[in-house]
Order: sequence, then structure tokens, then C-alpha cells
Amino acid sequence: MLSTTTLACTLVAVSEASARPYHHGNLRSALLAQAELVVGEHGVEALSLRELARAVGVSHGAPRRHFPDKQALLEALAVEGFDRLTRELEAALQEAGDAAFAERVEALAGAYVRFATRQPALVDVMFAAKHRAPDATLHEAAGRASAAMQGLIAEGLATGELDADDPQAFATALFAVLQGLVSLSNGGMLPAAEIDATVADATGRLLRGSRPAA
Amino acid sequence: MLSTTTLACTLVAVSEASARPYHHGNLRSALLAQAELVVGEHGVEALSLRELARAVGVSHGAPRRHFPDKQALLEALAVEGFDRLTRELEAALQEAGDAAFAERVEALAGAYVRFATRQPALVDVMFAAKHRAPDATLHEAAGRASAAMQGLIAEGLATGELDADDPQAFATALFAVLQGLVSLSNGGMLPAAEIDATVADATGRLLRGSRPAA
DNA sequence: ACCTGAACACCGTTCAAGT
DNA sequence: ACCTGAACACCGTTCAAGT
Repeated sequence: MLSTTTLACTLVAVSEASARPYHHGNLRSALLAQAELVVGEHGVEALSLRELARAVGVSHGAPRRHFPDKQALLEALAVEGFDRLTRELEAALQEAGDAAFAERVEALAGAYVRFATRQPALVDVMFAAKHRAPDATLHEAAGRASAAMQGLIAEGLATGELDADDPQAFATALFAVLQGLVSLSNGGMLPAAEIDATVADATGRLLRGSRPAA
Repeated sequence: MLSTTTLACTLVAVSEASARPYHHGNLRSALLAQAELVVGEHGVEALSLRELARAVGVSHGAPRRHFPDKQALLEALAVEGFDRLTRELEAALQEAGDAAFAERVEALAGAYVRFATRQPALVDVMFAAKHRAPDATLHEAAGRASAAMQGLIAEGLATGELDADDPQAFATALFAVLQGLVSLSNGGMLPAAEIDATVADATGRLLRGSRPAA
């Protein structure tokens, strides 16, 4: 069938979805891509290594070369999630330009909540993975995502729109509301149509309650 | 305090660990008790119907008479969780007596966060179950728990300490911060020692940002 | 009414063996 | 270096059959 195996290999990485690309080729990224698809569509609990291997056209033992076990694959997925989140947060802040501090906070908040409500299962994987494994690359990926928020807090302090008493406390409270609203929305306790308005309202309360007393 | 039915159940639960109570006996509550134990100790993902049956001294097919499938057992567990939460919230409010509104809010907040951080896996089950099944008894149990919070909001409105503009929005924001702080804590992103102070700080910001403008 | 036990179709993980 | 395929010890669910 395949006489020019070497040529096939180089094409593999590009045309993952096509006919018979595997057996070797970039199995690792093919598995990750398929895993993200399954998780996004049916949730983490529906993910099966054997089905993944099948979908990608490889024997069930093959994934082991790239991911020692299921948990390792989930961690790799989590890293990808954090990287994508970081990009979306930074893009949102860039788009907000040099608007007022409150508007920039809301832009960041909206971007986070949009990301998390559109891919709830991925966010589950991201935080569940953080929970159990002290993986270095995962921790760094999460750190890059939170850096966007830390930077914004620094802005608020610089412009005096934030109480300088305990800036970290504001960051924590803000992230907590967002994460909580995501939980409510993904749990069906908050209508999807109301999420944007609710995010704006909640961050508003937090900002009002965090202004310097003077 | 204890109704007669509750008493009966407690007695069954006590003799569970002894010699040969099953084959008939209260298999349903024995399974639930054991499930709660396993979930609390090793998480939901470690729960196996077969192991549960084994632990309780019954064949693996037996649970089926009481719970059509695994999901049904988890829902029953969730109902128990909501009932217990309701009791703890009401107890906390009672203990706070007729203290100032802010203090009563903090008492409720503290009780919720304590419950959720002490039994993270149970809370997972509670909200995951709400997520997928439109089960009536589960929905009612969750409703009873949220009634405590709704009542408190009504108090704040009555005493004029809360902006009457949109009381539901305050309730949502409050519950969201709490749920978010629980996520952070359970995810290892917030040191357990700091949780109480952080809850007080965050609810404080929310209250300050929710007072009538006048 | 309640429980047993075989059966079915799945898992994740391991490991010799192939190329 | 990367992959296969048999093997092992588990699952959840179904269903005839027992008491």
C-alpha cells in the first residue's frame, strides 16, 4: 500500500485527519487533539485511552510511549488549556486598550468566563489536574495564565483605583467570583443569557467595595 | 430533634459493621453509608458499585434493586448532602442570633465554606448530580438549602442594609464568591489556614459594594 | 420482594515480542 | 525508537434463576 513510507511520515503531521497517517507520525499530538475533541463533546468521564487509540488508528498499547498513563494525558491537555486561556486573556486586555480600570477588569473577567463556559470540561481537567499532581510544566502554564490578572491588579494600584492595603485579596476575591459564576452557569443554576450581565454586576460590586476609603 | 424514622435509620447504620445483617436488612442505607465513606476518603472516581456490594457483603447484582444504576446512587448521595448542608446553614444562622446583618452573612458564608472544604468530594457529587439529572427530589433538596440564603437576603432588605435594587444579584454574587473560594481552596490554590479570613474579606467587599448609594 | 451468579462488553495497565 | 497483541485484573449492566 504505502511504498513511500518516509514521505508519508512528513505529511502525517499536517494531514492528521486523513486516511492512514499513523503507525508512526506525530501520535502524541494526534492523541491530544482527539482527546480534546472527546472531552469537549462528552466530558472527561467519557474519555477512554483505548477508544482514543482506536480513533487514531493505533493499537491500545501505543499511547503508552507518549503518556505513561491516563493522568499524564490529562495533564498535557490541561497545559494546552492554560496556554490557550493565557492567549485569550491577553488578547482581551489588548483589545480593551487604555480604557478605564473598571472596564479593563470587566474585559478580563468576561474573557475568562467566556472561555470557561464554552469549554467547561476542559476547565474541569485544568483544575482537577492542578489538584493532584505537582507537575512543573503544568504549574508554569497556570502561572502564565494568572500573570495576566496580576498585571491588571498592578495597574489598578498604580492609578489609585484600588485599595493598596491588600491587593492580593482583591485578586483572590475577583477570581473567586468568576470561578463561582462559571460553576453556577455550568451547573445550570445561572441562565447562559444572563452570564455577561451577572459578571459585570458582580465585578462592579467587588470594585466598589475595594476602592480606597479616603 | 430526631424524628422516629431518622432514629430507625441510625440504628441500622450502627449495626452495619457487625456480623451478618444483610441478605435482607436495610441494604439501601448500608450502600449509601459505605458510598459516602468511600467518596469522602478517595473521591467520586474511586467509587465502584461492585466494591460497594463487596464491602457490604452482598452480590454485585444486589444494589440494582435499590439503585437502577450508579448515577441513581450518586443522586441519592447528593440529596443527603443537601439535607445535611441545610441543617448546618440553619444552625449557623441560629447561632448568630440577632447579630448585625453583616455578621449574620459572614456566619452563613463561613458555614457553607466549612461544609464544602471539609467534604469536597461530596460537594462535587452534589453539584455534578444537579448538573445532569432533572431529578425532582434532588431539586427540592437543593432548594431547601438555598432557602436559608434567600431568607437572609430578605433580612438585609428589611433592615435597609442591602440595596433593594436587585437583591437576587447580591445573592448570586455572594454564592459565587463562596463557591469560588471553595474551588480555590480545594484546588490547593488557597492555603487552608487562610480560608476563613479570605471569606470574611471577600464577603466584606461584596457587602460594601452592595449598600444603598444614598 | 429481594438476592445470586453467570454473561457481555467494556476499561487501564503491563510486557514480551515484533519492525 | 516506536508499535503490536496477548494477558491480567478490574469495571457497569443485564437477566435468568433461586429463596
